[in-house]
Amino acid sequence: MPPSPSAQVISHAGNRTGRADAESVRCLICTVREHNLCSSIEDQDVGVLAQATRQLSLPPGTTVIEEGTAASAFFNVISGTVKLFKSLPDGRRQITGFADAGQFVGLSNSRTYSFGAETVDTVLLCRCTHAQIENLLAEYPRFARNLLTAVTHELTDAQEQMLLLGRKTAREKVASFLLDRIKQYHRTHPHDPDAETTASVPMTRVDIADYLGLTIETVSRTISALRRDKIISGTENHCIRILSIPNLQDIAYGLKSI
Amino acid sequence: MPPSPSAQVISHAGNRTGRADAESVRCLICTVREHNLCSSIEDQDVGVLAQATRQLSLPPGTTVIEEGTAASAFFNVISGTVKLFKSLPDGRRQITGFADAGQFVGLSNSRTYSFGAETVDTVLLCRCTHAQIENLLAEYPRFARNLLTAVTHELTDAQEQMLLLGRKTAREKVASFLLDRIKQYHRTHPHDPDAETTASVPMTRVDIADYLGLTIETVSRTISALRRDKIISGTENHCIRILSIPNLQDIAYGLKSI
DNA sequence: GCTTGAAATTGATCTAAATCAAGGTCGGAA
DNA sequence: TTCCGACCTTGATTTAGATCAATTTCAAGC
Repeated sequence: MPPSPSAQVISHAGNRTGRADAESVRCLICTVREHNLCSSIEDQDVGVLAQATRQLSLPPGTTVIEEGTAASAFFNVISGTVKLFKSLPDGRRQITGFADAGQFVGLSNSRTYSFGAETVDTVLLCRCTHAQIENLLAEYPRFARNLLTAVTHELTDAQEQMLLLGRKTAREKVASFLLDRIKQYHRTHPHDPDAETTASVPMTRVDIADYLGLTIETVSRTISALRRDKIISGTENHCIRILSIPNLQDIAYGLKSI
Repeated sequence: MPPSPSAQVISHAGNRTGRADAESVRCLICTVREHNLCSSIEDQDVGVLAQATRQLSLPPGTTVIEEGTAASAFFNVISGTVKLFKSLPDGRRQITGFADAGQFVGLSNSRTYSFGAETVDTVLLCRCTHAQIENLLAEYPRFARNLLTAVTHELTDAQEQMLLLGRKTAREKVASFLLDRIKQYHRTHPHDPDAETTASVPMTRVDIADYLGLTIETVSRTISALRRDKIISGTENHCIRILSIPNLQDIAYGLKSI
């Protein structure tokens, strides 16, 4: 028997007459609500969400979070891709992940963000303050439970990426990256008949290199080699077609040396 | 106003006469309770914890979790060190972290563990089934909140390790590792006057190499070089003395080329 | 259609770390 | 005490990927 949402939050949603209802629609028609944390909150309480969040549209290359600044907000990605990264004083950079539609960005333990975040393409975000997240956590046990599941999933992905960074060859790294991008395309375009063989790669070679722990030259050469080997084709429009997924999988897990 | 613990769980604790009290003492006198997730549960409810967990002592090199097997348990490390790792089909291995006293092991989203875990030295563990964790999560909002904080912290560490694996040189990797081990020693030996300059390294060179994405030869050579440069001394007893923490920090963050 | 600058590709060369190859050290068992 | 095996260290050589250095492609603006 979970506690019912506090009167405080509900009345807060009702305070601004008219506003709450108009805003609620935004959440009710949200294209990613079913696939992200917001699904923890029932339709009837969606006004709370709409009140707690603000939508913003950002052009490519916009800083969402500056590394080391005060941690105050949390973001849900509605559409587009955001890159998360950490840097060394001399400018070397490691991209720790890409957040696509339905994923979140900005959870932090310490008072400052230990990472940066920047848009890759045009991105629609839902912004929420940490204080509001704390309210949702306290009032909706399902929200807390789903956030825990989501963070645990991120941790699992991070462990897989550590295996990639520490132990895979350049060819294995690129193959693994393409498989991830196919999975992502499939998630965001479930009805596309080509979803099985399409990888969306909106990021530049610099970003891919910083994600895989390589240089842009090595990424470029490796993609060229995969094309030469007839495992992939066409890189136009930031879209790569996969000719043989089994081959790509074998390469990604070190089962094939060619 | 958090919900009070359910009668079900409390009565369960009281069911086995005598047992609950004797077991409760184990949790009340636990050396790490104040520093781990169990601190989420008040003294008066500690019987629930004692009933939910079983202690076990394991010799060095024991498998705690086998990669790919059914995920059913969760462990708190009471003393000693556990290594977590992922492997490739051909045997290449990446250690994704070391869990020392006060840390936990075994959270999983999927039905199987996506990683393995093995003791480094003699380890005392507290075992708890996932079902029991779910009970604690549902009944104690503070437990859920603290677990979220702990997993978020793990994620932050994982991101730092990705920066290390993808972008640091061998010398920077080893320096970063030693700094982490100093921090760990300080946490577990707060009253040792030498805690500031001592790093406990119970793991072998193979484990260090698999953690840093290097080979054992490179780890060995790099540690020798740091000793030659008078930045560290003495490797006897799996214990390394740091002669200059500022130098080590400069190396770890790429501020010093020597 | 042209200009321009950023992004990507390709080639030549270099180097940090891997690999190959001995020895050395140390703690426990006989 | 010495024997053994696991672990560690050090040296010589190789190599995957980095670095350096040109082109080439491509999309945006005129």
